[in-house]
Amino acid sequence: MPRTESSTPTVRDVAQLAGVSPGTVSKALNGRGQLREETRQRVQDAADKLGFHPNQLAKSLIEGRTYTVGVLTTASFGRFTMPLMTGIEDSLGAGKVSTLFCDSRGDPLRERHYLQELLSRRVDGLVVTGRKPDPRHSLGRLPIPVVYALTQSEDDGDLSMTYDDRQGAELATNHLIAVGRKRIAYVSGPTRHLSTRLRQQGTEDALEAAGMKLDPRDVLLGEWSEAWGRTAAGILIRQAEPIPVDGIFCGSDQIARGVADGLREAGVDVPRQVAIVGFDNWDVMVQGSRPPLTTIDPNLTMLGQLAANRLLNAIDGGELGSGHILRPCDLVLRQSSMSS
Amino acid sequence: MPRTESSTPTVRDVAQLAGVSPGTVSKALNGRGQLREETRQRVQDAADKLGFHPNQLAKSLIEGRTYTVGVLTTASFGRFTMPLMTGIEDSLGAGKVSTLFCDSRGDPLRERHYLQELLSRRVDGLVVTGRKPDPRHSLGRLPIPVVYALTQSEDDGDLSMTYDDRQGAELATNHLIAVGRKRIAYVSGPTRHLSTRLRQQGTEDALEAAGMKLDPRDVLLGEWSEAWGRTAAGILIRQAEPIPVDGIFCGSDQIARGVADGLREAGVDVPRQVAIVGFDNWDVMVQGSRPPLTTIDPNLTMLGQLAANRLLNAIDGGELGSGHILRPCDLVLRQSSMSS
DNA sequence: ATGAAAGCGCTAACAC
DNA sequence: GTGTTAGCGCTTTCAT
Repeated sequence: MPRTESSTPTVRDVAQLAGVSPGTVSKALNGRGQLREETRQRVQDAADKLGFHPNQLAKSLIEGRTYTVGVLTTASFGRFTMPLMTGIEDSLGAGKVSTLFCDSRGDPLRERHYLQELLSRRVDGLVVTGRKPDPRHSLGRLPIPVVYALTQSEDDGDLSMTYDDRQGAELATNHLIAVGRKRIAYVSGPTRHLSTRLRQQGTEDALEAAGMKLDPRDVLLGEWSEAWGRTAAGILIRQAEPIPVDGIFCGSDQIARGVADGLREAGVDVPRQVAIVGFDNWDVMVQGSRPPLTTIDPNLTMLGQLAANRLLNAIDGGELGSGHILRPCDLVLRQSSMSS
Repeated sequence: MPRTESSTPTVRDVAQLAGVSPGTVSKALNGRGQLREETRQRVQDAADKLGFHPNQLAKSLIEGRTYTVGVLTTASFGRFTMPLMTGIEDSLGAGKVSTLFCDSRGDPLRERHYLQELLSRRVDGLVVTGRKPDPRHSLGRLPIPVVYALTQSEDDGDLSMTYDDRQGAELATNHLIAVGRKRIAYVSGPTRHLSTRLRQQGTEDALEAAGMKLDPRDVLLGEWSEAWGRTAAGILIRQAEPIPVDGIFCGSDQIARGVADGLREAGVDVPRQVAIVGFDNWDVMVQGSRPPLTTIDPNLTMLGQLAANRLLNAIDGGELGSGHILRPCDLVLRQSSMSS
């Protein structure tokens, strides 16, 4: 087993090989200063020959910037944080900055530890993320800019970015109204989740704007599961007075899929008799459902991109801003709400 | 908007406040050298007061170690890489090392770029991961240890770790045999995927060992989707000669779920008439299925832990090793294969 | 027990 | 044009 390379080459090694001084190597490789083209080339060749990569640590030490941002997540790599991460990486990667990941698994102690770690590593900024439906405690005043994404800091001095649950629900409900549904139900997760309540609010607002209202019997709150969706479908079918439910907005695609299954198996045609709209645009659920689900896309990847962009801007000296930014959701049309 | 902290304090600031020299601060804070307890305390107090965090960059520059490893992934945060990441983070975090994430999105150019980047940042080691079912090109000889996880380098001098598709398939098939199934089918993804072929091999091996064999008509290769599972179920039902298929090993939980749905809707009882085993142990599929799926767990989190541990060991001067390590899968029992 | 000085790898300011 | 020097923040001999 051959030993690892004879230790990493430095500017001095390159300088020696090219027969110049370290300072000249720096200038040559970074295209600064006035150098003879021939010299620049000679240095470049020497660097290539040695496989020289400038030590970013040394550079950072001088520049006072590491071109690194930390991502502190509470929800271990979940299915919601995933697309967010992708978005964050998109923007950061384009800005030539790398991403240091830390997963606190929701443990505050671990979080503190990671925060120290990231500060010691002198990250240029921080993205705090997680799937806490309710506001989380602030990290407090830090020497670097911080943006909370897909989670909300309880401190209004911080910048938080989430998607707009209420607007998403309005979008869904308005769509159901637009396709002529007269009695619309809302099936969702546990009341204790803020999302559940916000989406109900949006549903009610949209209905009210259309001169309709949400019958309390048509609000079914349970779990974020397919099984609950199937159960709820059964309940709704039995409530046909004065008119049958013909439109259902579900708080998640999982629930929506369960509802679709429940209805189909009870002989109810979707979307003809009942139109369904889900939430999340989670590919597996949306495509696996029969019929495929019309749903609300929270645009998580874009949220990640925006958060990262805000951060990059602040790192470059721009104003970070503060408060809670709500990004709009999109409606994605598929067969569960429209006759094909 | 209050300005950011009056620039980060350094050892010199602490030294000045404590009325000692920088060298003493270093010793005090790191518990090295012979210091008077009173001095040590004074320094500590000063550090606390200033909110001093030693600059890890400077430390790394000296030590020649960054306590950072790079994770180079081709498959952008996918559902397979996710648990792997979790495992990697588990081990690395415990070893006090941070994780620098880079997602090449399968673009070789981007991969090269990230590799340079990581080397410049002087990561102590590298995990290369992705969901390439077939061997990938090697990164070549690097000054740091590299382990390929959930992907295989085509160079045998590299260390690759994946789970054992064949063994997993054997586990599944043996289970079906054990619960008394006499005609076992294999429904899976595209032939071009190595996994598809390996799992078929495992199925055949297990059957052969039991004195049975795989009827060519019972090998149904299509896509990794629920829809394909339903289609396949329909096909298998029609092949009742000489005896009906009574056990199905599916190449993925998605397929298995589709098969379960297809069978149920055709009036076939699972598991009484037909037992089903899936692959992946993907919670959403496994739990969403009716009945819940018996499946093969590739233990991805553990794979990540092991890969990271090997890497840490090599970083600490241990032998990295080489070749292709196959980690065993586990069988997870649920209702789709056993009468409750 | 503590301070002074050198140096990790690099760049920038100033000589020549 | 190119070399020399100083210094980023820290640790570590080596004096004292």
